[in-house]
Amino acid sequence: MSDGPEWSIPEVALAVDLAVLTVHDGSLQIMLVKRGIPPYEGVLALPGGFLASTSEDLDHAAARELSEETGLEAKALHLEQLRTYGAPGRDPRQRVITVCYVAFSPRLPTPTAGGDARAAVLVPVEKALRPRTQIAFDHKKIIADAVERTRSKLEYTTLAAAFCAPEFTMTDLRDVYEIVWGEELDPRNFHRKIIGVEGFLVPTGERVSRQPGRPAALYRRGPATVLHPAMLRSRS
Amino acid sequence: MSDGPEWSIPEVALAVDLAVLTVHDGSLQIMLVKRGIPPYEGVLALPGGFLASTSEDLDHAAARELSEETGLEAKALHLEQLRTYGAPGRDPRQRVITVCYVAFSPRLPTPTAGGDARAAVLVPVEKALRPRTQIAFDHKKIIADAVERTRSKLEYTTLAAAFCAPEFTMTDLRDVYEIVWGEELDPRNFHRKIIGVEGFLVPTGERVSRQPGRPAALYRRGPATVLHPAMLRSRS
DNA sequence: CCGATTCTCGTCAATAAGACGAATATTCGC
DNA sequence: GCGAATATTCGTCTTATTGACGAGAATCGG
Repeated sequence: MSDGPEWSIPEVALAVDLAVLTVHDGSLQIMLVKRGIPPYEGVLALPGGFLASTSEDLDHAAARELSEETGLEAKALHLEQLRTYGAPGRDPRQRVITVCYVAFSPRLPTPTAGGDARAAVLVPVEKALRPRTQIAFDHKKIIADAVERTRSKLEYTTLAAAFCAPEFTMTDLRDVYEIVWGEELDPRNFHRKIIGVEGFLVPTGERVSRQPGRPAALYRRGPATVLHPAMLRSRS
Repeated sequence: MSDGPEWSIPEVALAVDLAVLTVHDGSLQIMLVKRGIPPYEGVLALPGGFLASTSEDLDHAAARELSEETGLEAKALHLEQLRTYGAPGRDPRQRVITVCYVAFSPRLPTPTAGGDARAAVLVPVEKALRPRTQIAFDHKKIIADAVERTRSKLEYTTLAAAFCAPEFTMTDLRDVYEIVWGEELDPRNFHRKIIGVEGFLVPTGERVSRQPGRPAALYRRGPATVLHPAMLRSRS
């Protein structure tokens, strides 16, 4: 941090945007809101907003926007910073720098809660990223970055469990991998691999049978956060 | 990005800071500058500074500060965003949000170039991170994050070559891994592994002998950017 | 020329991944 | 109920990758 004379420091508007991802209906989906005012009125955008005051903490602003715009609670969700986007002209009104966060959620409850949440919708990322789909500002690029971060984190962390309900089966977990990666995994090898990672899953001792077929054991998230060794996507 | 009324948007000062890392004298070192004015006058800090104008691009500001404060050229160096730090109170003067970048450099030429570069020094990160060492603002935390990012990127990218001169030997490359990870690697297994990664190294056909012992083949960086499969640190 | 040094190639065992057979335990259709 | 279908879980075999290390090749210093 250098020593520019303070009277000349340019100030900019600072926003936080949220990429809230969930696995639903067989696809990775992202929460978007339909904008109510120009610019991009009526166009889908990431939920987010400006700092509430000059003294608001970034993480706090992200948690606040999450709750205001989607009705979700940040405590339950694990927000992490993605990166900061600040190209001049990305907002036609004025210079806006936006610090983006990603969050990973199990089945999102239908967003009914207060604030702007009325306009929140879940959109499959595959659809959001299509060239024909209109997304406000540079948010399509942000979505792409968030998705790539997610795919990559599945490889070397236990993030996948964050997409599952508190208790889940091995197949629930495998579904997350298959859907996020868009790649089929052998159920038997997957089972062996995951069981072998100490601290990833804690068996509850119970079983459920939700489909025809042998009932599956239920697990909870364990304390592990990294996968060792990593579970790599097939290189192609 | 939401739709707050524009007359109420708080504006903040935006800075970019740089974590320029290099491998030198058997340790991972970071470029720091001694601050010339309060706060933290005389204390070591990351090079960086405020946006030059409301319309300056973030990446441009990082490249400009790099050249101004250290005399290095951004073109040659590969700057990448680390993350953004914005806790209220991190700068005692006013609210400052800083977007941090990391850069990786082969042997840094002694910083003699213009601007504030006179005060630039290389400090081993091990020393910079010691509890007793005074570092301005929250820059010690930023340094720690930059180091961890670097260690981690060695695992699954070809980043290590960025710390080497344009032509380097297998041992030069192994030294980078050993120094950054603080861990010894078997030269024979390392050689086999690296040679097996297609596109990592391109042999020049030449050899050098800089020590007693069999002369080593010289390589240049190849087109590969990811390591497949990854080279994992020993879990411990 | 000789020993020390370092780079490179090669071997062998241990570990992990990929492909798949098969037993188990349920639901579904009849 | 009863067999067919389906999903979970355990186990086996083959192949690739890692870790540990032996040994030859090619230099330097004396």
